[in-house]
Amino acid sequence: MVSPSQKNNGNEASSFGTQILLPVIDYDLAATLDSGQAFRWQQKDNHWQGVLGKHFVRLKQVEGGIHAETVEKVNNWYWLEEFLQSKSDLASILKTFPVDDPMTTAVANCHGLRLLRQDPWECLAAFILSSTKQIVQIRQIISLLCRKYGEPIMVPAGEAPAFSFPGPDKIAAATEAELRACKMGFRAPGLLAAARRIDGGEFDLEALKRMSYAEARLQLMTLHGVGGKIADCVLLFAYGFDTSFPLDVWVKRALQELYFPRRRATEARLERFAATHFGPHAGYAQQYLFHYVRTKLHARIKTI
DNA sequence: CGCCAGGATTGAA
DNA sequence: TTCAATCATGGC
Repeated sequence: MVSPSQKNNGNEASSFGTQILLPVIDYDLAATLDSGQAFRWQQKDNHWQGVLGKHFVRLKQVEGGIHAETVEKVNNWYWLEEFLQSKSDLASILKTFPVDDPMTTAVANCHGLRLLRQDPWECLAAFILSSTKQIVQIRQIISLLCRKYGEPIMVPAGEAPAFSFPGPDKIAAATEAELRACKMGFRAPGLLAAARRIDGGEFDLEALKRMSYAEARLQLMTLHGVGGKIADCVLLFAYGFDTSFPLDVWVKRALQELYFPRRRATEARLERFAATHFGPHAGYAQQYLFHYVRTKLHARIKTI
């Protein structure tokens, strides 16, 4: 047993404390953790590491499943299974996709891509910060934010210090200028206002779980800095509203190129198509299309 | 409607 | 080597 006070610079343990093998079938861990859903995972050698709640977590894809290690002792791994959605039945989800060439190609391109189930506040904050930023910058902002406002957590020997994601109370107590120092620019007032509404009990993230997709989306969009796209990301990645179909520039290009190659589709047309064509797990379909354009069509499609 | 507000990275000039 | 474009929200 390693206590946090054992070393004066904080939080370095001599080794991992507990481990588990989560059995999974058809799960591409790398593609999933690096697919623009979550911004705090990094690849190191042959594994991935990140922070979930107060845990430093190391994950490795192995035969038959995902091997997980934490520094601090874990008895119940539900939180990790929930985050990874390791018990979701991907095959039955894939069966609901429309049978057309673009979907077939996108699925074939990345067998085992999954949707994660993230903490609502962390996901909301991350996507408020994502607005008009690219993934590298989002990661940088979040890293600065966690270092400044998060709690230090135990890491294995030799690892850089790691921090929990700061709760709404921590952000609510900050000033806009302090937040701007984390390089988030004009997103600072939006994040601050969201944190204060949530911390003050005026905005209830839990209540969204009991709403319909449409209601929850409208509710999220009352937050400054949350438009339709960001609301859809949060509803899909944190709440599991599988019909949510975030329409970002890449997915719009994918739909235009793959489904309307001969004629220019209007914004409204693309939105209507996205909402009607992809079935009950449209969000999964979106993730496969997104991954496909990012990895395969990138160079060709961007001139459209 | 068009522009602007951070800014790391990419790719064109 | 410069330098414009990327990203998507809200205010003007």
